[in-house]
Amino acid sequence: MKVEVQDSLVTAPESPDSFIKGLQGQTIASVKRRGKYLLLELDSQDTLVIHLRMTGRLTQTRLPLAGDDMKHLRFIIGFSENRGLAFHDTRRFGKAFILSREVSGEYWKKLGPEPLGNSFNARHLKVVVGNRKGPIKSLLLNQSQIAGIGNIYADESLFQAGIHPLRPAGDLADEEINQLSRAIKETLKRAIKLEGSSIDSYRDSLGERGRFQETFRVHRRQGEPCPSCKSTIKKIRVGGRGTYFCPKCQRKP
DNA sequence: CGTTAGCCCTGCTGGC
DNA sequence: TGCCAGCAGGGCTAAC
Repeated sequence: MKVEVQDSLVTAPESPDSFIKGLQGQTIASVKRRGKYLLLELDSQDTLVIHLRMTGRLTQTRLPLAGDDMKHLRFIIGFSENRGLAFHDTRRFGKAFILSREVSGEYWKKLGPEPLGNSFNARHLKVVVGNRKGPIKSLLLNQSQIAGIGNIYADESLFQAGIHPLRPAGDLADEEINQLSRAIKETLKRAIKLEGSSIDSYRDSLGERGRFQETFRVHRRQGEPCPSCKSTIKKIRVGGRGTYFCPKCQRKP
C-alpha cells in the first residue's frame, strides 16, 4: 500500500517518514481492536495502530480525493489506483503509529481488561475499586484499569446501575459493583448493536452514522425528564468531563 | 502510588 | 454573513 501524510501531528512524536516506511509495500493481514485502539496487523508482523480520539474518522474511499474530501485529511492509504482508506480528524487529537512486533506485547499491558471479555466481571471490578477515594466515574474512564469505556458509556452505565458518578469508588457495596459490571456490559452491547454514537463527527468506515445517541437515557440530556422517574436530569463536571445523571435514581455520594 | 488541573486542537453553540 | 466564552466521543503530563 501507498501512504501519504498530510499532517505530521497525526504521527507525532514519530516522523511521517518512519510511519510511511513502515507501511510502504505492506498488506493488511487482519484487523483487531484493543480498548479504543484500532489494530491493523501487517504482513511484516508490525501493527498499524490508530486512535480516533474525539473527532477522528476512518473511511473507505475512492481515490483521488478532491475538494471537501481534502478538508481535515490527516493521512491516506492507497490500496490500488482508485481505492483507499482515509483518516480525517477535525481536532487533530487522533494518532497513528507503527508498533513493532517485538514491543507490542509489552505495549498493551498498559491497558486494563476488555469490559466485554471474560476477565472483566464483578470480581475484577471489586479489585479495581479497592479503597480508592476518587469518583467512580473517573475510574470507569481510566483506561489502565478498564479499557474502552468512554464518557458516554460511563454516564449511561452509571445510570443503568443507579450509581451517582461522584460516589467514591471504594465506597461501593458489593451489590452495586455487581449491578455496575452488568450495566457496563449491557450498555456496550446495546451501543455496538446500534453501531455507535454519532453526536457530531463519528461515522463508520462507510460513512454511516450510528444510532445509539437516539437512545441516550441521560448523556447530553440535562433539563429533560429521567426516563425512569421523570426527575430532571442534571449536568455536573467530574474529572473535567461533562457528566449527566438523574439526581433521584442515582443517589448522592 | 492516587488524584487532579492544565493542556493539546478546531469548530460549533448559546448568550449577549 | 455579529462577537466570543465555553464546550466537545480522549489522554498525556506535571504537581501535589
